[in-house]
Amino acid sequence: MGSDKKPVFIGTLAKNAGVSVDTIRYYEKIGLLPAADRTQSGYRTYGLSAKERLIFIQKAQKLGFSLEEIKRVLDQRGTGQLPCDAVITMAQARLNAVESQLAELVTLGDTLRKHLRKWKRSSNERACAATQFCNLIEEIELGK
Amino acid sequence: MGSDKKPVFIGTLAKNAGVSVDTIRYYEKIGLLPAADRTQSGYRTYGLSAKERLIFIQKAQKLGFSLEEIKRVLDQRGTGQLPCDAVITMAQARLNAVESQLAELVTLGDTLRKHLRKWKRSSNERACAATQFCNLIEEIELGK
DNA sequence: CTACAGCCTGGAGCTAACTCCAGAGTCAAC
DNA sequence: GTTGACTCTGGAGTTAGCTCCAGGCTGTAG
Repeated sequence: MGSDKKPVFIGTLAKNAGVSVDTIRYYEKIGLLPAADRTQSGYRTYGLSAKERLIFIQKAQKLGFSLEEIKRVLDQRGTGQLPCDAVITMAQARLNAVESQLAELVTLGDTLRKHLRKWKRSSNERACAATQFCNLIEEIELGK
Repeated sequence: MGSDKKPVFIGTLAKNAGVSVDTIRYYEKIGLLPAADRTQSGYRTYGLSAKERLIFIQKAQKLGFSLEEIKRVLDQRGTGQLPCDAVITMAQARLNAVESQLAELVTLGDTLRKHLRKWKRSSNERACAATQFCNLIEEIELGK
C-alpha cells in the first residue's frame, strides 16, 4: 500500500526546516547530511528524518558548535555510539572559549569606554592637530 | 650633509614595529601605508614615520577598528583634516557593536551553563539512546 | 502546449587580515 | 667570489558558512 506519496523535494524541505536550498546542498557536500535519494530525473528526495536532522543542526549551532563539531557528533551517532559524553565535553570546551572571548570583549569595551569618556571631556581639536595622526588613538597603550 | 645614512629596509622596519614583512607589503597594497620609496634595485626604504604609522595602526586595532576604518582615518588626516570627530564616532559605534556582541555571548554562555548543569545532573545514556541523535541537543529551543 | 517555477552541477565569490609560496634578483660579510 | 640572508613580484591559500551564478533539465498548472 502506498508508500509512494509525493516525494519531498529540496525546496519543500528547506522551507519546512527553515534553511535555504543552497544550505542543504552545502551540508550534503560537506557530509553533514547523507547523500539524498534521487528521483529518476536526478531530483533529491527526502524522508522525515532529514528535517529532524536539520533542526538538530540548528539547535547545535545555537549552542555555538561548528559544523565540523556537529558532523563529528552525527557521525558518531551514525556508527551506533552514543555521543552524549562527547557532546558534554564539547559544550564544556565551548563554554570555556565563550568565557575567554567574553573576557576579551569586556576588556575591549572597558578600554573603549574609558577613552571615549576622556575624549569627550576635553576639546581635542588642538591636541589632535599637534600629533602625527590623532592623539586620541596615539594615547592607547600597546602592551601585549 | 649626510642625509644618506644606511637605508631602512622592510625587514628592519618589520622588526622595529613588531609586525611581519608580509604584513607591511599587504598594508601597502591596500593603501594603508603609502607606497614606499625604492632603492635603485627596487628595495623598499622607509623613514621614521613609517614605524609611527605602523604603531598607530596597531593601537587602533587594539580598539577594535578594522583596517578599513583605520585607513579612512589616516586618509582623512592625509588631506589635512582632523580625524578626531570621526574617531570618536567610530569608537562609539564600535562600543555599541561590542556591547551587543557581549550580550549575545552572555546569552550563549548562560545557555551552555544551564544545559551543562542539567546534563551533568542526570545520567543521560539511556535518554540519549532513545532519541534520534542526542537528547542533550534536541532539548534546546529554537525560537528566534 | 506553453509558461514558469523549481531543480541540477560545478565552481566562483564573500569577509578580514593576513600568510605562504616559487622563482629570481640583491646585499653584506668573509 | 662565494655563501647565505634578505628582498622582489604575483598570486594562491587560510577560516567558516554559506551565497550566488550560468546554463540546462524537469515538473506542473492552466
